[in-house]
Amino acid sequence: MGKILEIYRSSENCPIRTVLDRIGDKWSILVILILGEEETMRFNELQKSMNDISQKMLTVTLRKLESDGLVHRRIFPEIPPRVEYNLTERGISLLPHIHSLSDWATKNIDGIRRSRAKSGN
Amino acid sequence: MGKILEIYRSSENCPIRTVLDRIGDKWSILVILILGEEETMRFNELQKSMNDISQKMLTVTLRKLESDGLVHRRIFPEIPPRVEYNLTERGISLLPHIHSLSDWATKNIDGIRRSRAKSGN
DNA sequence: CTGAATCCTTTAGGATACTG
DNA sequence: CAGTATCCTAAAGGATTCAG
Repeated sequence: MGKILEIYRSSENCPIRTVLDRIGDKWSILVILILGEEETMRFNELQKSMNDISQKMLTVTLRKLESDGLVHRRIFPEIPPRVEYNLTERGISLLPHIHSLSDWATKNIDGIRRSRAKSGN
Repeated sequence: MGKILEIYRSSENCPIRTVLDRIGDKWSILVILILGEEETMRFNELQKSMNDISQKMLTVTLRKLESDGLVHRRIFPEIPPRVEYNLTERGISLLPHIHSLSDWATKNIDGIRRSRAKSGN
């Protein structure tokens, strides 16, 4: 077995597992993609731009992305409050990889759906 | 808002969400990476090559990957039974995208860990 | 050896109400 | 407007037992 797999096997040391544990949730990728297109968005704009995310989950998702240093949160001391979100450099550097995955998904989604249907899924 | 985002917003039509709903679980990526290195493996070999996966979850994971047409399952009619798994062409075509994501994770894991620590995570 | 079936715990996520 | 706090449900995943 290669050295690479020695790393993958340990959930605590494995970079991709450490990262995907966060990004593999229901909303993170979507938030990153949206911020990648729109540059800067307010909390409310983000929520409206996603069909069905709850306010709680948007908050949780943004906090996690922020703590990973992928998203930056800027608070304007105004009333009513105003908070703007944008990708950090690290977040931007992740973007092309998500896009390439997204392209693969778009290309293969029909085949995948056919496979699932055939198997009763 | 761009057309791309119109697609992302709908969880049912969005390819990347449809795909990541499956692949974003705890074990799928790891199985794909391992099969990408080892070509063909038996059920037991796969389980041993992962530190802590339960037998049930390995079965579930492999069934989902199979139903997505990413993994092929070959049964040898022997006693005791023998089942070999390998990536399909579709699975192989996904591999480089996961690797590029994995490379990004490896490069950024230290910074991410520092960010998390700083934020109390 | 490769599972399937069952039960149980943990976690993710949603709904609602409230606040500066 | 941008959250927090609380409660609740659903889904993921683990442990155990059994079977061909």
